[in-house]
Amino acid sequence: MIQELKDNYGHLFEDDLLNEINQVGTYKEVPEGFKMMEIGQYVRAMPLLVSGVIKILREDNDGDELLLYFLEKGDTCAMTLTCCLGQTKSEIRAIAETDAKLIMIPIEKMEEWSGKYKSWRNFVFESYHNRLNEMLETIDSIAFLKMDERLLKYLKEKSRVSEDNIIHNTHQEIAYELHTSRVVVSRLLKKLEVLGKIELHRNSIVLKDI
Amino acid sequence: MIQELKDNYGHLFEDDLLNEINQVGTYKEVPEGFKMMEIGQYVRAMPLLVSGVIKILREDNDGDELLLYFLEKGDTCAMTLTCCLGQTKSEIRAIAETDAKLIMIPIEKMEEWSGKYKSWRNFVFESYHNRLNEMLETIDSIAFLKMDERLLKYLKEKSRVSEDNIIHNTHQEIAYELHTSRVVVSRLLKKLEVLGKIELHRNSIVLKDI
DNA sequence: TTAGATCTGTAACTTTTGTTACTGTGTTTA
DNA sequence: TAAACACAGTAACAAAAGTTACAGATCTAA
Repeated sequence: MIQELKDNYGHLFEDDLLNEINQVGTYKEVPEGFKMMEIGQYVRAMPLLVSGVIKILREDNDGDELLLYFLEKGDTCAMTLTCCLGQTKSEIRAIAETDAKLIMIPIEKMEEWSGKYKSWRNFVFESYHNRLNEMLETIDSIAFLKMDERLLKYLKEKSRVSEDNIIHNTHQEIAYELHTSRVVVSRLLKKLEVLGKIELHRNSIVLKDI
Repeated sequence: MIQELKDNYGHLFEDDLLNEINQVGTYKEVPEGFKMMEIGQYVRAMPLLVSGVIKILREDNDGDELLLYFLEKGDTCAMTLTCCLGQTKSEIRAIAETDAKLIMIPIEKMEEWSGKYKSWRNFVFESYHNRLNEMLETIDSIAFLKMDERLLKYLKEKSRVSEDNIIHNTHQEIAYELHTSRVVVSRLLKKLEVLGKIELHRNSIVLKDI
């Protein structure tokens, strides 16, 4: 484990902390689609993402979803942080967008390290800051953009995190994550294809010219 | 200052920390409508809200606004926290919704106290947690509710924080904060009046039956 | 290989939201 | 007090998004 820890967090944490993480952390691999956290669930460990992408989703009363943002290499789940500390339930769902590798930290260590290591504190603060900014970005999209712009932004973001200019999703899956209907997604995607921005295939969308 | 500090933060912080706050903090009163922070501005102090309400707004490219949430007694601005630490610009605008009293903490102390006082760390973490949850609440409203439901929720929330069942705003002002148009607000308010939920007057709205 | 299931495209329609324009009424100020 | 302004109500229309329905294409499994 130590190598992947060093590669991804070596520049952030001092050696003492890295050693502690190495001792108490447990390495974990999860496959694409794996549900890592569910709404209403209590959290017992904090994940440090080593590779892969995790998508964070919100749910409404009817069970419909909305994509909030993606976590990437070097990120942690800010929601988890205070869920651990405050013993409250998760407000969000986390699902592996790609295969992912993580280091799980027992929550007891969080409080201890926060007092002991300045670099840990800064990491946690930084992490909160990033998540707040991602939430702001999400709010901007929902509140200020029309659905066609949101869709294009979604496709670009998805392409970026997966490092693939082909989106492997059905229109229905995209509709779920944008909280709209399949017909609307199909309609707008067709428009984007006519504009030459994408190419539509069964189960996949090729991004071009963006 | 010490009395208002004790009243609002005495149960949170140990005496040593309260004394330090008392020494380095500066007391400040701001009138309703005062712009406390602007987008793009750098932040040099962290506010502890002692009384009153602060509204936090986001702006789009056209300069149109959207209300994110209210800060109340005992709250602090989570955005400020990492803006201080990371020396980044503010992403939001903060305006006094009512007359407000604050204690301003120089940012140098934040890092120092984070290492020194467990209660300070917990306060900061708690604060982040609350703000994240408020952002989630905001996202829920925008993404999942129709405008009439959002409007009603807005009126209730505004009434709650101002401790007044009369909303002293024009339709235009409400439209700005919900990021819609005056005509839409007037239309929906009229519907709510017909339903007996509110009473419309010039420059004010009386909430009843809610 | 056939029957079913899944995925996409599209038409027709409804609902919601946004826009423009105009009115009357109350408020402020020159 | 008259003129200018701010506020609210409403009609008529336009645009965006959501809904229902159906058809053809492709995939999957019995």
